[in-house]
Amino acid sequence: MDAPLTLRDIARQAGVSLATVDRVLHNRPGVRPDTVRRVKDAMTRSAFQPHAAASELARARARRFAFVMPSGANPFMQQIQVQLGEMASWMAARRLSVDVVTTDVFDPAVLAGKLEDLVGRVDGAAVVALDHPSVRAAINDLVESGAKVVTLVSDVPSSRRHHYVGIDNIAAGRTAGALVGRFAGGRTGRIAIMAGSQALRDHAERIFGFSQVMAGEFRQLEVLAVAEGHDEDDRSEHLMRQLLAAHRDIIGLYNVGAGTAGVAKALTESGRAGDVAFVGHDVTAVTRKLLLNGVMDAAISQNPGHEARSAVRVLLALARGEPILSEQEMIRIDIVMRDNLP
Amino acid sequence: MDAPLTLRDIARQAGVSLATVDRVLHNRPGVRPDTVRRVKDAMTRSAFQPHAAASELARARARRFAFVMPSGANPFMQQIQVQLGEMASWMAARRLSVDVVTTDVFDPAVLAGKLEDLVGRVDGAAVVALDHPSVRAAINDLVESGAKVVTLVSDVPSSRRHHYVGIDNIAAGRTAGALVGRFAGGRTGRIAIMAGSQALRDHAERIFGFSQVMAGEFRQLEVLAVAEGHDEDDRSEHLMRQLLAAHRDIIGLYNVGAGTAGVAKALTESGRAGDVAFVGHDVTAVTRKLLLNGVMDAAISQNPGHEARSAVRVLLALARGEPILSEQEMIRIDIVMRDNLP
DNA sequence: CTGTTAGCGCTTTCAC
DNA sequence: GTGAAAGCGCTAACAG
Repeated sequence: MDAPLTLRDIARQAGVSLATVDRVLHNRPGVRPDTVRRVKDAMTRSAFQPHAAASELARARARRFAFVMPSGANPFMQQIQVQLGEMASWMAARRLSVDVVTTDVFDPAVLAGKLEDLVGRVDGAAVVALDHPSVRAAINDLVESGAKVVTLVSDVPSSRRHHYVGIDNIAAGRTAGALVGRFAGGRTGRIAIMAGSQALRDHAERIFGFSQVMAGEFRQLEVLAVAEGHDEDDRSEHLMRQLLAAHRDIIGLYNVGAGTAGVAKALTESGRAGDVAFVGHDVTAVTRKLLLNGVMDAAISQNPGHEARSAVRVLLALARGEPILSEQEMIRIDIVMRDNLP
Repeated sequence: MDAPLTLRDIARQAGVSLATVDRVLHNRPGVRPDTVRRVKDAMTRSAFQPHAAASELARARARRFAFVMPSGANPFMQQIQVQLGEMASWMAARRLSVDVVTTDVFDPAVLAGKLEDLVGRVDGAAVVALDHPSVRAAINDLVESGAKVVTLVSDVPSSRRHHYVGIDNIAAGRTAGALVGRFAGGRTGRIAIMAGSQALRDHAERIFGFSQVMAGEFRQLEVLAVAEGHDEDDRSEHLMRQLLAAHRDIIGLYNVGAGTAGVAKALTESGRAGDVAFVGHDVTAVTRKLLLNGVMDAAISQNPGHEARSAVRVLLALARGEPILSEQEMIRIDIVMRDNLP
C-alpha cells in the first residue's frame, strides 16, 4: 500500500518550496536550470503523478469550448450536437461549457470569420472545417491565441490544429469498395458512385479509396463516373434516376455522402433494389430504415457520440496538459448491417 | 456568465449548514424529512451540480478495483490486460488502482472462491464470469459487501451485478450469419460451425443468432452440427480437417470462439480457402494476418480497449455515485474486414 | 438531528 | 529566483 506522493513530498526531497515545484511541473519560467533539474529528478525518481482532482479544484476557473458546426439539416451533424447535449451534466461536474456555433462551413470566408471571432474568447474549439487557405490561417490564429483546436469529421492536415477527430476516409472508401464488391457476388456489371462534391476533402478521399479497391480486386466491375448530388435529396434522386435509366447493368452503388433518402427513392422506384448492392454512410433515421428493409446492404459509419465525446475529452486533456489516450480517441470505421445496428 | 454554485450557496439558500446539505446530497440518514425537502428544493431550483474534482479531492482515500480474468493464453483477454496497463497513468492521476487476478474461470468453485476472497478488500470488481449458481452467489456476496461489480465479456444476468460490459452475443451471431450468407453468394452448399463449447453462454448465444439468420434468410445453405474445439488450436484443427473431408460442399465457416489458428490451418491446407466464406471473432495477431491474406473474410469483434476502459469508467462512476453515460459504455459489435482493420 | 472545523493536493497571488 | 500563505468546493470527524 503506497501512500501517493504529493507535490509537498517532492518539494521536501528537492529541498525547495511547493511553489517552485509547481513552476517546474508546468514548465513555467523563473527557475534556475539547476533547480529545475533537481526537482525533475525528484519527480521521476519517485514516479510522481499529480492528483488530477486537486489541480482541477485549485484552478477554479471554468473552461469554455466552442463547437463550430455546419448549419443546415445534415442529420449526422445534428446527432453530434445531440450527443453533446447528453454530456451536459458530465461537463457541468467538470466546470466546462461548450457553445455550439453553426455556420456555413462551405464558405471559407464565413467560416474563417467565425473562427477569428473565437480568438481570445475560448479555451478550445472543435471545428468541422473546409480545407481552404483562409480557414487554415484562421485555425492557426486560434492556436496562436493559446486555444486548443481539434478538427472534426473533416481534417485540415496542413494547419496547426492539435488533433483530428474523425475517421481515415480513404480506408472508409476502401471498406465500402470491398463490401460492394463482395456483395455484388461474382457478377459482372457496373458500379455507380454518388457523392456530395469531389471538392470536399472527405468525399474525395472516400472515392479514392473506393476506386483503389475496385481497380485492384474487382476487375469485372466497371465503375461509372462520379455523380455529384450536393448532399441534397432531390438532386441526388434526379441524378440517380438518370444513371439507372442509362445503365441497365448497374449492380452496385456507393453513396459517398448524404442525400441518401433521394438515392434510395430512385433505386427503389426503379424496382431494381434487389439487384443492386447498395452501401452508404452513417447510421441515421433514414439509413436505419433502409438497412432494415433491405434496400441498403451496409452503412459505413463513424459514431457521432464517440466523436462528440472524443472532441470534448481531447480538448479537455489538451487544456489540462494531460496525455491523450490515443487508442481511446481513435475513431473507428464501423460497418453497420441490419443485424448489428446499434 | 453564471458563476457555478457551491454547496455553501445551497446551504445558505436552504438556511442550513454545509454538513446537512452534504448529507442530503448523498442520501445519508439523520436529517429531518422536512429539511431534506428544503435542501433538495434549493438544489433543483438552482440546478446545482457538485464539483467532481472537489469531492474527489476531499475523500482522499484511494480506490481499489480488481479484474478477475481467465488464466491461459487467450489473446483477447490478454489484450484487455494490456489496455488496462495503458491506462496506468490515467488511473494514477485519479488515485485508483486495479489488480488483475487470473483464475480458471471454467471451474465454478475456483472462480467463486476467488470472488469471495475479494469481499471487503476492493471497492469494485470486473469479472469474466461463468454463468453458474455458485458464481452467481459469489457475485451477490460481493455486491452485498458494498463493492460495485460489473461482468465482462460474458454476463451473468441473473446475478445482482451492477452492469454488463460486453456485446449482445445473439446479435453478434446474427451478424456473422448475415456476412457468411452474403459472402457465400447465391451458391448452394453447407456451412460449418466451430465453437469452443456450447456450455459457454456467449458461444451458445452466438450460435443461436447465427442459426436464426441462416434459417430465416439463407435457406439454400445447410448448417452442419456444431463442432466443439474447446478454443484450442490443435483440437480445432483436427475437427476442422474431419469436417472438410466429410463434406466437399462446405462454402461457409463460422468460428465462434478462439482456436482460430487451428481452424485456419486446416482450411488453408485443404486448398479450399478461396471457396469458403470464413468469419470468426476478434482482431488478434492471428486473425489480423488471416484477414490480410484473404483466408478470413471478416472478424466480428468487440474492442478490448473499449471494454477495459468501459469497465474501469463504469466502476468508477458507480463508486462515485455518478451517472453512467450509457451510449458511451455500450460496446458495439464491430465488423472488421481487411480494409478497416484498426 | 444539525453545525463547526480541519483538511484533501494543487494553483496563485504577493512578498522577499 | 524563490517562498509563504490563502484558498478552490467538498468530505468526514467530532461536538453539540
